[in-house]
Amino acid sequence: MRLSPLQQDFVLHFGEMGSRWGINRTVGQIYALLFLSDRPLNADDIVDRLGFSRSNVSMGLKELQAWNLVRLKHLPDDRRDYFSTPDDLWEIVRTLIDERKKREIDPTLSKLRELQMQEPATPEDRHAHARIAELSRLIELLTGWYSDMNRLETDRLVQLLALGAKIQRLVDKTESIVSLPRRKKRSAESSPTAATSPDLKG
Amino acid sequence: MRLSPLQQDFVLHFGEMGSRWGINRTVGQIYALLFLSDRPLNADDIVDRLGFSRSNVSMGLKELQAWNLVRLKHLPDDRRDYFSTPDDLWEIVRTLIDERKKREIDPTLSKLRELQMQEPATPEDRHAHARIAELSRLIELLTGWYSDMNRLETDRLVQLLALGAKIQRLVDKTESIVSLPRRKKRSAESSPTAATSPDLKG
DNA sequence: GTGATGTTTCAGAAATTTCTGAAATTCCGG
DNA sequence: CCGGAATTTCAGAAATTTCTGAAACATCAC
Repeated sequence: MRLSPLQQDFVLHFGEMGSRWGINRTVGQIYALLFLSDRPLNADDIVDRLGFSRSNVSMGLKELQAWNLVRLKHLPDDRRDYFSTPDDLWEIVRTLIDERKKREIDPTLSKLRELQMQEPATPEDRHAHARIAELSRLIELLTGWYSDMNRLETDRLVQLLALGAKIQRLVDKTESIVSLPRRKKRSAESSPTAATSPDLKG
Repeated sequence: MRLSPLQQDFVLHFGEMGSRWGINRTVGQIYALLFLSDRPLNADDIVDRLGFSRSNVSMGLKELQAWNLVRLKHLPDDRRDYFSTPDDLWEIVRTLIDERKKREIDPTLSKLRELQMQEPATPEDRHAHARIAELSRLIELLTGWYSDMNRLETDRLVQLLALGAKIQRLVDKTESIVSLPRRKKRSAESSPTAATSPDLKG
């Protein structure tokens, strides 16, 4: 690996973390390299710098493309494929979350919906059925909120994030003015998504 | 596997998804079983229902405990360990996010901070250094927001989630009334993503 | 067409992770 | 102490994933 200590350290870390992030070491390192690079790199550049086999790099790039995490570019008078990561980090965060949601949440949500079609037979099943329904509702609330947030422009998003919990005060204040109905503490039984509004659906 | 079709389907799905969630199939299935169960189960119950080896179940339970995802219980006149998942799904979501953050984000954040100590030598390194700093700031914003949200009571949290993007309107309104200082971006301080970049081609 | 250049596929090798059975350990009541 | 029930550990087997080199494929300039 022929990289500056800074880059090498970063690249190796991303490799290590790769497995926790659901990608493999190679892919993590390739991504890290592209992320730091100040210009697009082609497959052979990557082979040179990381020392993987050509085919492994090819596979890795393919996987990164499947994740929408890299951009394919072409330079004039050069027909090799060059790759880069978006300059805008927020774009990266958005794709990352989108793709993870797609792979890790959506399949489960549809499975849960499917399972709710089954009528529970035994008392044990009745409990399981209720549990599944509750989980399903919860995930719907979360993904609905996410898709809502995802529609905001980045500036607005940053604004909200920076507010943090202070946002709560705004809600309270507005509540006291407009007097929105405020639910009582007894929330254990009532479904956590009782207040879902129509446009929240995914 | 001796389970009702409903439970079996759910358990198998969680097993499949396990790998995407960074746990293995066994662990996923054990968790799913406990999640659906209307009473705590001991290791042998799990062996009976899922057909894994005793030691595998033991390992799986240990991992689930490391993730804080199961509760250890004891029944009177029985010294076996019984396990269950919290009744409150929000508690589950919170631990899930906490633990994933701990494993997937925190180590990277400290690595990034560490790397920022290094002074960049080459021009290439200068770019890498800037990129790392930017990433670091972004993650700090996100984790800061998260820890803020995490402090809210569940009721409040649900309230905010249900509001979704409508929250933005509140912010705008309050801004226009109270005239909160809306920052102009002139220093590097203003926003971690202030570095607006030229549009990227497809 | 041909040759030069670049990319992808794929079967098997290498590495890693998961799973098991047997042995070791812990815990408890006498 | 002992006996026995419950749990954990651990070395190796089994399964899965990752990685490689060689061959196949694609595209372009001539």
